[in-house]
Amino acid sequence: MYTGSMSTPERLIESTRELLWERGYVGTSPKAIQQHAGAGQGSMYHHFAGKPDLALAAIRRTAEEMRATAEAALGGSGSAYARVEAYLLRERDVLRGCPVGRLTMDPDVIASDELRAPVTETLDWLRDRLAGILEEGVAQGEFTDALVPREIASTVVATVQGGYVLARSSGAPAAFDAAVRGLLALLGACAAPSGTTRH
Amino acid sequence: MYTGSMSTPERLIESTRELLWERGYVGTSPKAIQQHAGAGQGSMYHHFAGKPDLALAAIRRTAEEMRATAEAALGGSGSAYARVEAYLLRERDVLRGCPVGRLTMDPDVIASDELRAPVTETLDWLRDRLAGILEEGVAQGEFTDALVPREIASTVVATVQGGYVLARSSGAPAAFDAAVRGLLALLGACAAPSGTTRH
DNA sequence: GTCTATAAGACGATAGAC
DNA sequence: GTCTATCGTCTTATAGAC
Repeated sequence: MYTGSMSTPERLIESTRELLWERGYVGTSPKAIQQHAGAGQGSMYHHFAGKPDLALAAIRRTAEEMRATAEAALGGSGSAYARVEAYLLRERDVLRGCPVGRLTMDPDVIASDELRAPVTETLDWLRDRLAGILEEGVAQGEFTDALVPREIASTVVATVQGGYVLARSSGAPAAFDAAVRGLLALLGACAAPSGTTRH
Repeated sequence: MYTGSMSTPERLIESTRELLWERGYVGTSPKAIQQHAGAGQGSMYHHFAGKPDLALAAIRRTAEEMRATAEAALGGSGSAYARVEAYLLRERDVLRGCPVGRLTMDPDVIASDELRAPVTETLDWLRDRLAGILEEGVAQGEFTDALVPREIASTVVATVQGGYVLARSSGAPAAFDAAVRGLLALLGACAAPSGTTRH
């Protein structure tokens, strides 16, 4: 599957990332990884201690990538609403689900402190990042101060994660979009009463 | 594990339900089911055609149960907001996740039209049920008619499903509660401007 | 670094005795 | 209806040659 110029460890990590995304940890075997990476067994066990070790490298990279992608949308210069909107409406491979969030449904990942850590850190970071932005929005009078930024941030992250569930259940990205539109409508209605800010 | 008065098929189905909830379809083996049910292999294959057949029976029952539980909260007699609130705040085994929603992350379930059908039907039913309630709320002036009931309903279901993800990621139910409180705050702020309805 | 060989056990199912 | 035996394959490695 990978025949390019990547090194063997690199191909193994990238293959693991894809298989973890598609089939989860329990559903991904070392053999499948090796075949996807075009590497032999000896090769894999030379570079990595085993399945958990390789998975950890893959999960860490996926988590890092997700933070970077989110930051690209959240770090803009518009209003708080605009930045949250940019995050919610950014392009997504909706039917594949969230490569980080889906790991929370993997019993072996949740059971391992090491494997779970990157997942926890990433979702915590995302919620905190959103909370900070929403707090700015409240401070600048963009939203009513009846809003608790940290709670709304949790709602935003949850809606995205749950949107993936709805999309995969129905087999169509539209279900994700509907949930996001609903959330944006609710957020829009929370503009401070005296708000002069235009979304 | 089950030594009570249940029949063998019954014990097999209940065991499958629990294991499916905990480990998903891919992570649940016939052997594990048999041991949990206290039944031999021959016994299992006598009553069910195989793993998919048994899983289908288990998933159907779980889906049915989830609809009944949701209806118990949604079918109340209060305002639309109160009924949605009752649904959101109902007791949940948060850290175990949603026994129906989690199946959407199972590649083998999604790949099978038969196994996926109960999942799709249940989440669709839930969204439609919520949409109907929200529509009543809008019609009675409880919510501003800027709300699109079907979209808000999607947001509600997504927040719950995503709330499970956040809770399992952090290892604590509090993350679920935060997302729900955020959503209720947003919904509360959407009371129609002329609204006399008290939540 | 990569390969093949080997291993002990799990997986999903079938066969046939009781 | 339930049991044990067996099957071919996959899983997650380890060993050792090249």
